[in-house]
Amino acid sequence: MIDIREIKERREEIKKNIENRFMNVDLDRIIALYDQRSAMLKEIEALRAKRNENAAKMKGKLEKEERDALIEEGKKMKSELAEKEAAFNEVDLLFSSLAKTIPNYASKDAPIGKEDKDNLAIKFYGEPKHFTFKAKDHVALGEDLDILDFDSGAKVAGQKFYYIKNKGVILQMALERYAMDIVLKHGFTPFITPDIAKEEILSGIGFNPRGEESNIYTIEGTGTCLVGTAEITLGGYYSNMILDKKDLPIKMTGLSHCFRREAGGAGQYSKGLYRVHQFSKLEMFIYCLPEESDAFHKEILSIEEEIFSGLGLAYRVVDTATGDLGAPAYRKFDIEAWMPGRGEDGEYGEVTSTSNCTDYQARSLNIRYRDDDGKVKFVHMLNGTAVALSRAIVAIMENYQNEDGSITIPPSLVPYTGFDRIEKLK
RNA sequence: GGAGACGUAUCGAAGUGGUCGUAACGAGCUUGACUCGAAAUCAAGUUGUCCGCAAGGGCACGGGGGUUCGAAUCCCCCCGUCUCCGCCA
Repeated sequence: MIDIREIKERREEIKKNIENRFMNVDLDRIIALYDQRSAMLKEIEALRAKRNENAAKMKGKLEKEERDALIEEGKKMKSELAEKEAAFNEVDLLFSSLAKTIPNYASKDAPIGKEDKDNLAIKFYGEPKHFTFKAKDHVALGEDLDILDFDSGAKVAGQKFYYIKNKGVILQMALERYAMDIVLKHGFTPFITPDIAKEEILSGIGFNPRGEESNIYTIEGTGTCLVGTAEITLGGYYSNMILDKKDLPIKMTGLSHCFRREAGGAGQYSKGLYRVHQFSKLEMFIYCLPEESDAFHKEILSIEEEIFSGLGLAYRVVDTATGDLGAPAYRKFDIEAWMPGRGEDGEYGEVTSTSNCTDYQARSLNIRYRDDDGKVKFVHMLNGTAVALSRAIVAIMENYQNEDGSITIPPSLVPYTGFDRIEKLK
């Protein structure tokens, strides 16, 4: 969440930001609740001070009458306090639930716009691949080569689940290790994280585990959820801690399964592996000083580019429009790789995403560091995809397909796969 | 999953209803003294947070409730750690 103490001084700025993000948050109501809450809290604290004073008078030996009078006085304050606290709790609960919905300040450099069409392409790399023959999409290729099996996935687990088979399995493992090696070279500490996290961690990161539109699977009766990304488990790692300034930046990379409900996500653009309920992903995560976060955001993006250019894929980099930013994000860059099987004659499809969430998540998760002046301050937190295996496989299969339906393995992956081609069995 | 023990500051740990949350004691860390320097010794300082210009006050002893004029301390629920048993890759 944002710093709630700034809610009045930065009122106009916050309003403008909500507007730019095309969100529906009633700031005036939140501010009214804030004032109400403050006034009530002040009253309660004054009353508590009186109660403590009263109790302190009873520490020593006292005449019975004197003591009885004090106890009587205490009883009165107790019931008054209970009443006021109950009223306060009600207001406080409403206030904090609404306050959490205020989005992070967006970067001044983020393009203003309503939806993904307004995202700004800031870089193009490589030549989009076109074939002399009619290109297939990864679904057709995968079924012909017997490396992807969507029908069995649907039968056993349901729609949008899949099996990876044969050399497809080795391809995924190779990609995973290829990306890991690049990320490690940049000084990240590797993790394999839980695939489950508590709801409080989810919401601290900015995911809403409840409700119709939630993309999260909750595990009934446990207070936990299946994670949609290792951003959640890496970001929760230091929750409620004060970090040593000398330990920053902390650079982590985590491999996890990712589960997403994707309710309503259907159609041509969500076909096959592109949008699924379960996939694996290697995620990068950085905790750093506030003044460093812009630079680290660019570093994450450049590592992502290193991974995808290394695979010989054409891509573009997109600067996400304010209306398409998640609430915690201050700025977000996506890499969209060229996918020849997408649309009529190939299109770009998102393969990575990196967000600078500044101190927004750190406030909710209470992650701080001690600065040189002795004060504790909130860290900045950034996340970025190293490789989402399923989508990278889509891009590789479609770009490296041959006319006979076989797939050439990108040269940089061959040391990891141990083969340079996937062709029909038999 | 069952039974028991435990959860207090950076760590160990005392406290079992008011004098104990700038929390005994021990260690660590920081600063200073002593020293040629270090060790040892001595001294001082070492939780976070909220309201407030300040003075001052509120809150927090794993988390949440409750009892009480007053809770680290008594009761209930939850979480975590350890030990034993069960189960198991």
